[in-house]
Amino acid sequence: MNAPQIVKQTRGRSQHTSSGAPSDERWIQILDVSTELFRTKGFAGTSMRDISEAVGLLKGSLYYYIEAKEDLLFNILKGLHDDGETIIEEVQFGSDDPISELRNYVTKAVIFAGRNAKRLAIFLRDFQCVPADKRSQIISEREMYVRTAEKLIEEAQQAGLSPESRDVHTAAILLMGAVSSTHEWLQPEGPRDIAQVAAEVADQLINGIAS
Amino acid sequence: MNAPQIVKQTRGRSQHTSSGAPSDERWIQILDVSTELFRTKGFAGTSMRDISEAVGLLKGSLYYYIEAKEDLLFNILKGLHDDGETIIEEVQFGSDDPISELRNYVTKAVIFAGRNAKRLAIFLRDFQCVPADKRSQIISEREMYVRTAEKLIEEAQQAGLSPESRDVHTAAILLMGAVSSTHEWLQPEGPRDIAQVAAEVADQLINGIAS
DNA sequence: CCTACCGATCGGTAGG
DNA sequence: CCTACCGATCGGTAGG
Repeated sequence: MNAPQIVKQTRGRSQHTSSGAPSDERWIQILDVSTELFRTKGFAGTSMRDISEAVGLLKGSLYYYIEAKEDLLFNILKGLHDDGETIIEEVQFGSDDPISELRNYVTKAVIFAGRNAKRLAIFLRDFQCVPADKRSQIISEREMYVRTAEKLIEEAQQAGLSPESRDVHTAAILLMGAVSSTHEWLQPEGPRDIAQVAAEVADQLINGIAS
Repeated sequence: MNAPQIVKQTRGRSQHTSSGAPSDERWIQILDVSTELFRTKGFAGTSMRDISEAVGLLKGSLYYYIEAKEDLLFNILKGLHDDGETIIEEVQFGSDDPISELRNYVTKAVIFAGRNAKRLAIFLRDFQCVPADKRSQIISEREMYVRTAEKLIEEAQQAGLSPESRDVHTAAILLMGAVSSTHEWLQPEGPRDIAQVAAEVADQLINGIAS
């Protein structure tokens, strides 16, 4: 599978028996199957029947777990958002070596993109399918990531480690666009160690800024 | 609108009157409207009724121009492919300055991405919705672009202009991923000259490789 | 290009 | 979680 799916979301269902809610497994399975299908066929291109059959239920039974199809998408993307937030939180601003800080940040982001390739693809493709009133709970991650990069690039410029001629916003959005595009070809289970590939990627991208 | 739509595609309709086929305009309008809707709502999320109403026809009337919904997608993406092919054809291999050649290539590709942002977004999102037997006519562009970058990077390495430690394929796919991601924020009609922004983008990306 | 229509499938619900 | 069902909409067609 692809990426951890921590639960604890509202699903309008009450835990019934003792000793570990039994159908949490079902819920996780539903999310995993939905993730796989949304990635390959897109949100609009995936029917509730597609999902239910892959899970082994009847279509209507899915509504025991959700209220609407969009709930599946929301839960998948909320999980991605929550798992990714750590990366930004770990960034140290005001370091004396902002370039190293930026390199660490990019490296982590690339590894994250590789490990969460499916959910990231769904985010990039179908975020707009999340009902408008729920979108703010998945605050458009891209902007946060870009803003973080902007701050570090600014610090690098002020430290004389990056040419001030370069437009910070352009540099940052290009950088993060490159980072998120890696999900399309990174293979976390592939022959090459993902941490090593990520370091290589970060190196190339940071070189472009630091020179 | 966004990008030129040269026609001359099969559409199962015969020119009737003299002096310039009158409903070629309609056909172009249909493609333009489809491009706009496919970009914002996705191929699967756009209905034939959405398109027909935006054009000002009834749904069934669209089938005077096409045989299936997929024909619209195919024509849009075939047009993108044809328009983009020039960029690769203009690349000079075996130059004595492969880095400059790579910079020119990347600059052109970025400008193209900006000018064809809508169609590129559709390509990246819904290429897989093109019927399998027609996909080869839009030979997965990405691969051609990546291969072209690979060749130029190899030449740069052999000329001692890029460290040989760097994996060529990784460098090339990262580079082209960054290039194609620019369609999301480039504004060809915006305040800044797109050629200038493209040069800036190319500079940053090439710096990462040449260093 | 419209009229009038097709079967299939869509997301979703009531009631158990 | 199943049974049985809903109205709405889907892509597409015949015939003019």
